[in-house]
Amino acid sequence: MATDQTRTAILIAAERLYAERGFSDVTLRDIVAEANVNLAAVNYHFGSKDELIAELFVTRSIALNRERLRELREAEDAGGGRADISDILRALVGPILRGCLGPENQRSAVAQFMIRASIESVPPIRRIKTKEIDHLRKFASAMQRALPDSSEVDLFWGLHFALAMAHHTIRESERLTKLSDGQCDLDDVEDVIARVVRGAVLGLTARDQAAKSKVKIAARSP
Amino acid sequence: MATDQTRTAILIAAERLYAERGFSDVTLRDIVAEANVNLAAVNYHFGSKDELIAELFVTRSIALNRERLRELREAEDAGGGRADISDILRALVGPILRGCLGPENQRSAVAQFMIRASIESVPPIRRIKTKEIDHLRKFASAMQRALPDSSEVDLFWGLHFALAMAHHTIRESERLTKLSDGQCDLDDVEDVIARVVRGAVLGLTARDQAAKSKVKIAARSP
DNA sequence: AATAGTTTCATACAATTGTTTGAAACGCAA
DNA sequence: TTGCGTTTCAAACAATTGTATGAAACTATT
Repeated sequence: MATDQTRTAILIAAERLYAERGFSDVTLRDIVAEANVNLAAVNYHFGSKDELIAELFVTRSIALNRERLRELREAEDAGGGRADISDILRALVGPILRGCLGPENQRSAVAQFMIRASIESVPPIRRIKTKEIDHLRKFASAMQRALPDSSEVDLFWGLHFALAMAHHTIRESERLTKLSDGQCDLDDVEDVIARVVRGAVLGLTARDQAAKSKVKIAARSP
Repeated sequence: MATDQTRTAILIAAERLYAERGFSDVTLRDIVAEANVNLAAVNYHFGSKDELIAELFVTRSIALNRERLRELREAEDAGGGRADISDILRALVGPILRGCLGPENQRSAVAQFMIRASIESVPPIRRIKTKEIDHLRKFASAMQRALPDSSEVDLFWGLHFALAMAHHTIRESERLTKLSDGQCDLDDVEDVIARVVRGAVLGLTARDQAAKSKVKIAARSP
């Protein structure tokens, strides 16, 4: 048994490096240097570089999804089986945003790694990614229970846009800061979450007010 | 002059391949094979691989931004100098969505290349990317004119979220299709644009109705 | 036709990549 | 200690990468 020191050292180093530099420019030699282990250790313990990445991704996926589902259940329990739509979406985007934003020192490599994984679609991950859809479906049906009058299509779009805002905020946080001259405070994670959730919920619930507001739906065809 | 046949052949091939496979797994040899030119041609005509990518990115950036600004101006002219917020956002996200979605055969390599460039942040592009902020600022100030009562911060967030929804829709179109069992029709580009714009506009204008709706802003601190 | 400049080409180069190898070091039961 | 399975290590390997070279093929001016 022996606690597999080098194995976990490799995992930690790989996650850290992948999280901050992306998959494409982190080599095995970078990883083993960071982990202070021998080059051959990766192949010995994981078989190949791809299997290392795959194991990382699977492990972290499970952890993230578990946290999201935990928050979803919590919200549903609090509402007696039917969660508020805001709370559902908060359970969806909260964990990843909390992991990737906020003061630099308390960001988790896990969350940042997952973002990288969702951006740079490297083969070993692409192969696994199908399962994520099953996970999202659970949120879709929770949303359906929260907003029984909404059409399924609209719910899917709402779910999709919530993830869009969350991920894009993480990926482009630097640009938003620059664009706004620092006015948009990305360290206030709960405010960011609230904005994302609010944006998504509005899109889902403001149907009735659409006519009242000045929103002009594009004329489809001339 | 001689029309620089091989030069443009390389540009076209590179753009096509980068657009569909990403930067990280397209080699110079892939490009020259696709372009039917000699391997050394890239270095002869562009100096290096990075310079090829940079030239592509600069050219395409300019083209995309020009189209966006053209539509913005058009909207502003139609409104006598003050464009509707929906039209501003449509000018922002329309061109890239039209280029990347819709029936496969009519997608433009240009738009898809730009999305790749915004995803895989490869060094030569990262160096240039600062200029994009100036471009976005023009949209920010147009939005300010359209919604003079909104706070600057909210406008920046709205702009940011509009881009978020557009880009994420392009990147994850396949997943959304699967998740919704094909119910979300990503070939109906104008519908997608309308949804993105509507979502962003709601976030920007629904402030007053916020109390009325069931949106619950997260309690910041206990 | 002869020449000078440009472009193409096959080939080679040096560097980097993931992976393999076989011996050494280690842990631990007999 | 002996022996055996596991783990580590330095070194090498084969493949792939971007780039450089120098001769050949072209183009166009004289």
